[in-house]
Amino acid sequence: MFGQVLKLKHERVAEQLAREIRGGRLALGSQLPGEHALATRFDVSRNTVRQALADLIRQGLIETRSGKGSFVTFDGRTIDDRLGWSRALAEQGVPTTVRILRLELVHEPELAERFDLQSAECVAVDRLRSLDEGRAISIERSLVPAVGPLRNLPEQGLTGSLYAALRSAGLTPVQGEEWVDLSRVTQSDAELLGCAPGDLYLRTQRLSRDARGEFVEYVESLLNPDRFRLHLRFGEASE
Amino acid sequence: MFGQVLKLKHERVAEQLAREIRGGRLALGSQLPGEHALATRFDVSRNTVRQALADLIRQGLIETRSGKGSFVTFDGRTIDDRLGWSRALAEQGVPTTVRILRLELVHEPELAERFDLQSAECVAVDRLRSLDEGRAISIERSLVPAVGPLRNLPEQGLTGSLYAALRSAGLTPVQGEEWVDLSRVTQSDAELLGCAPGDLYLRTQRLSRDARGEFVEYVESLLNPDRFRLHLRFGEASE
DNA sequence: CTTGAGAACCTGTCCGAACATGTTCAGAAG
DNA sequence: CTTCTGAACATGTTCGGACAGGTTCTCAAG
Repeated sequence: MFGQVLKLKHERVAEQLAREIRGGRLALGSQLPGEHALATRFDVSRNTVRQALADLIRQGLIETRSGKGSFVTFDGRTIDDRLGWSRALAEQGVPTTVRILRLELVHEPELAERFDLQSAECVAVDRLRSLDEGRAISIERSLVPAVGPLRNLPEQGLTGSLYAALRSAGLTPVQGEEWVDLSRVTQSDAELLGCAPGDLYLRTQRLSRDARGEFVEYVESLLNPDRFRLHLRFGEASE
Repeated sequence: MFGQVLKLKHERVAEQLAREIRGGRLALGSQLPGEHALATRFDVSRNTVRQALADLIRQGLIETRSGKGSFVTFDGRTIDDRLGWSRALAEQGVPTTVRILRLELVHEPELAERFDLQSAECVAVDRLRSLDEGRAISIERSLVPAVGPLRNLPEQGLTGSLYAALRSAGLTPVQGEEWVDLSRVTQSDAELLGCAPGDLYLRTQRLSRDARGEFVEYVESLLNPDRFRLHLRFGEASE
């Protein structure tokens, strides 16, 4: 199920600090305790604390300045929907709950044509994401190939995350394309999202393939622009 | 000035190994010496070697498998072409003209603080892009470091593209971050864009750095969502 | 010949320590 | 009052060591 145990110490430390940041106990701009203090508090070495802080930096939650300290850069409002495929989607932002709107086998000849897929048989997974307080903030409609264990998703239901299901089916997204534009919310989507029809939402469309170029996922998301911000890291330092 | 010495040991190690990989002395698929061997060869600790290897992994040059070793994954092509890059695509084939709104030396201590820049002295270049029929569709505000020939931009004017000017100043963007969200157009921007104040526009903010991590450009764009769509290609096939 | 125990490699994680360098500020020197 | 200096404390880098766990091969037992 959920709540997989983090065995790695630096992951546990990072996880705990991330909770405090996202939960608002560590506000935007506030300074974290020093590395020595954190090492004492979590009963780990400073190196382990530094590794945890490096994780938080990668997630964009904090930044650290030499000689000064580490400071929260997370504004508590927006959720980074990372275009960078390498980011684990587990490190999503604010606590949210997801409701499955649809989970069924479908035929998508149009998609198969457009992206040159081997088969038009897909599993459709539509999800409505809400803040824990209840407000809906996004709709995510995924199409994944109906192969292997994924074929049984409609009967068995989706227990963990969709990405976990894809992984256990041997599908790991490592390349693809993504488009971002603005879209007006339809009448039916507006009812789900609790907004007015015609409201402007961020729309992202992403096609993912694995290392061999096989189709992994096509997902179209409608994101509340007050809650989501897209974040992309590109290139590499030569260092 | 140029050719800055890499003082950090793990950078020197990574640099040397990267040279051997890119130079072909370490071929695609071949195994690197073990971490202990590298530590002995470079006369550093294994931790330092591991830090260097982590850099190479991030650059996509190698991958390491637990219990087996590190293997070259670089296929010999130039690395500069494999940037994941998001680009605002103007409607293909629609000619646009650009008007320079501002071109001057400015002081940006806030930007320098936020992104840890060496100097707060920048050249500001604001541009208004319009369809040839006249309608304005975007505002792009750039800040580039006031170094070398760029310093003279305000007096000499911008003849070619800003990208060309950066290149001739030795600044080539190869890494960075980009954010995308929605923004309401201010009163003054609305006049420039010929839209109503408060209209929703796509806003992108991009910070670019060169291979050494030096600041190259910070650009904030306001894009008419009817005219622009963002497109990103990410990842790479394994072959 | 097949199998399995184990040696001998490898990388992964974590520790405590040392020293370098950046930042701040109180207090001495001018 | 202004300026400089140094203590105090922050992060940055590197070290050597320890142990866990994955991988491969050898070689003895069956």
